[in-house]
Amino acid sequence: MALEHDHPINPQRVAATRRRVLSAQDGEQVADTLRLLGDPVRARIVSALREAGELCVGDLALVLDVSDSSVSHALRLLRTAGVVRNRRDGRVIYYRLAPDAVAPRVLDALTPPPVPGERER
Amino acid sequence: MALEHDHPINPQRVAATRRRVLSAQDGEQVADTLRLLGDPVRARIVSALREAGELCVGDLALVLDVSDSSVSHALRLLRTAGVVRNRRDGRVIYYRLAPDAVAPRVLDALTPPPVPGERER
DNA sequence: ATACTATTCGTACGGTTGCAGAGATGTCCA
DNA sequence: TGGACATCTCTGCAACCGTACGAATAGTAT
Repeated sequence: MALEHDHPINPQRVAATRRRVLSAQDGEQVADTLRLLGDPVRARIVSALREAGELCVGDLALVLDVSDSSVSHALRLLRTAGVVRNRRDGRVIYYRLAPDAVAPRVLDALTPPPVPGERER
Repeated sequence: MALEHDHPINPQRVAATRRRVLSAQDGEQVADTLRLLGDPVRARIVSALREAGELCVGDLALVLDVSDSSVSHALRLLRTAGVVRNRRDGRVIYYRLAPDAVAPRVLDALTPPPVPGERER
């Protein structure tokens, strides 16, 4: 029951990977972003804004067939995270994707490994 | 208190977007994948496997500086979702990324809009 | 028997959503 | 103009549910 052993099976691979792996801190940030988009409503809001350019809360709710409240809650999180921006036009508030909605680092974390020939070291 | 109104502010934009937006069903799938990777341990496991090629549970725990239990829990989810695969070598089980770890559709959902000139319609 | 990993169980935590009410803005009409 | 009313959106609250993680136990191979 070595639930907490301390000597690697492959020491050099561990050491090499340790240096290049996403740090705990960066891992948090990447995970935060992915978790934010890991909700059907929020993911579909991003999709809708990508297609429409900009939409107001009520129309987003109609497009997605969910409640205004749910959309509003979701938009607040997206706005706080800088994924979307808004502009007011009378009593209507239009939302659009921020230019750099998803940080490149996040996409890097999802794309396949560099080259299927080089490995450790 | 129109928390559930029924006529769009921009009917044609709503109709057009409705047709192209991520469906509720696809939205679920995309969100599932993103939520799966939206955890620091799991995101860093993917990162580590991307760098190292393959690693066993214990070494992954050392690389990430988390408990074996946590890694094992995380790997089960990743394995079930088809993100990683494993091979047994004696009593050690090595994990590696699946070829199509992250579905292209998921990446599409994150990449910026097509062209910053065309909009609706 | 030992080493490595998987599973089960319990628990604590956080997140999503609906509801109700408040804020903000525009419209209408005397 | 002023003031009521309608429309759109936001927020706080609470309930419900899922999920992550540790501990203990079981499985698998040498």
